[in-house]
Amino acid sequence: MFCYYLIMNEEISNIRVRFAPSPTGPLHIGGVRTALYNFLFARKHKGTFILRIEDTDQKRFVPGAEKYILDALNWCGLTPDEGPDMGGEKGPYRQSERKEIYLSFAQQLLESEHAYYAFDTPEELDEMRNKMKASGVLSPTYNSITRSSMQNSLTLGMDEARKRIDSGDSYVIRIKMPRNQEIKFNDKIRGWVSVNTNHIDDKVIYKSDGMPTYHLANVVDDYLMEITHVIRGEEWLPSAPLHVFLYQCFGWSSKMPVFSHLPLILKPDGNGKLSKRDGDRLGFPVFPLNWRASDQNEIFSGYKEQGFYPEAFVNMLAFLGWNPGTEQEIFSLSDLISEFSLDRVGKSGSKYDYEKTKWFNQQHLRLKSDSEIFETITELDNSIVEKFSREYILQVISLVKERAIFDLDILKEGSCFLFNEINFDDSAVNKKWNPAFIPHLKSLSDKLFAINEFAEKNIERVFHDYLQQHNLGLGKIMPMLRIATTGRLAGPSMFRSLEIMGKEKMLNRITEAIDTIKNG
RNA sequence: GGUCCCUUCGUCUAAUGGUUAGGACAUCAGGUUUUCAUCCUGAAAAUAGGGGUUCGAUCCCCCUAGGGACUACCA
Repeated sequence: MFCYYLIMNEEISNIRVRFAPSPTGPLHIGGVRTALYNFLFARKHKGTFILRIEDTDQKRFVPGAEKYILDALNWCGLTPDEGPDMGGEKGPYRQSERKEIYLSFAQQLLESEHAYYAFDTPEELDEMRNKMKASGVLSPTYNSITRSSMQNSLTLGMDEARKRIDSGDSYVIRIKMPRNQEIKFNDKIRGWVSVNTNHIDDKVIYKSDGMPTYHLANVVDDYLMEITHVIRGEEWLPSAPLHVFLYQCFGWSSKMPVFSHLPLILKPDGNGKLSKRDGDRLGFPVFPLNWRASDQNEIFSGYKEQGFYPEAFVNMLAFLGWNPGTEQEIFSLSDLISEFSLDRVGKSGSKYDYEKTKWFNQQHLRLKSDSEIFETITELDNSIVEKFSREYILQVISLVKERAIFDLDILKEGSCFLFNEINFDDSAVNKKWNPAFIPHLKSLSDKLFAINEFAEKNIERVFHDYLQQHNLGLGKIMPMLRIATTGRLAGPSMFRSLEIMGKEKMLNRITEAIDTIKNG
């Protein structure tokens, strides 16, 4: 009985998903969302979340990109179960380290006549395409028609092809797409998708540099790594039929993963896929973490450095294309895990909304306790703990919390409490500082200073009594009191502010304000 | 151009044949507040168009329009 219970409890499903970025640059929010959905799906079903680095294109390799990917994933809390750094049974997890594997699979396709050698140079390919365009073909491709007039093992014969290979000619291996065949697959998000092979070209699956292309590597690795569900961006939808065909060629149809093609994240203005440059153009980050390209000084800003909480960032991302079907919008990562379902992922692209992202951060900030915020703001500025007690800082946090979207706002909004020097805001002074009322401000401050128990309620009472006695309007003296004690015209409750700051500081600041503003 | 995918308020979306088409962000108005912010209340705001199927279509089918992705020895 005990054993049975244990087994039930530790049972893990065999669901395996992978996030497969290529290290050609920093991961942008679309990529992070893909990783998130994979992660959520894996966790929800007690499956395995795998990171696989698709670095088959050596020309586009960017140093630091892989580390960035892992750092970004970790910051979001999306740590892979298997991957290049954490290992796993189905490794290695970098395609460049799996190089030898692919050739034998390409050869398998050659032997079954699903693929062939091709010797056409890039120049010859260009020429072919140009010629065809000139003769009215709108989208020339290397396909079942054109391959018969190109240099390949189909036209040359296998013996001749081998000779050329042996003599050192460079070659690629292309898939031999059959004529007029429907390829269908059932996408979890889109339903049945069907394409005729006449519209698919003879894609290169093995490059002349000895590396596979994405298509081959991806299918082979998904098979070898026993991936059960492929969750990726919609940009892969057009090549999915090729991948399905590859499974068929290998005889792996029964092991074919379930495909889910995610809708794209679109630019907030106009249309099109959100891209690298949109962020700085429109004033928001498109990357999770700051990224500096090694060859240039340009820095692309990241959500982390802008002060976003990873949980808010992840919450926002989850809602770009998915919703729980209830009216709840604020979710922690573990809430998302229990609620997530591919069935509730939409089909259409979503425009990114930075305002709503900030709102998510504000909501998550409010969920945090004052002492959690204490931890983060003292990380931001350690000097405050040297100057003030924890108790005092906690009071300031609770006072200004509702005014903040980011942790940094707490520091800004609370600056008059947390830093000894205050700056008098010029426009506030110009607007409301009336020297004629300085005598009143002075005697009011004496009255306030004389309060025994310097607490909000008492301060308020004394303040109002003073106004009444001298027949003064609130609008005359209150703004001056606020400017003198906080430097600004806007802020949280005046009386509570004074209580927290204490009567000594209040008096000093009023005196100082009267001096400096008069003289300034 | 071709292939494939998509189409509900400005934006993210709910409602899978019967709802006054719901919520959130943003916007606007009122209230609370010394102020700004918060908060509360309210307003404005959508089924792309046209045909079917049906007693009844946001929902199913077709066409049109619009948008997007892909169209490399890139992923």
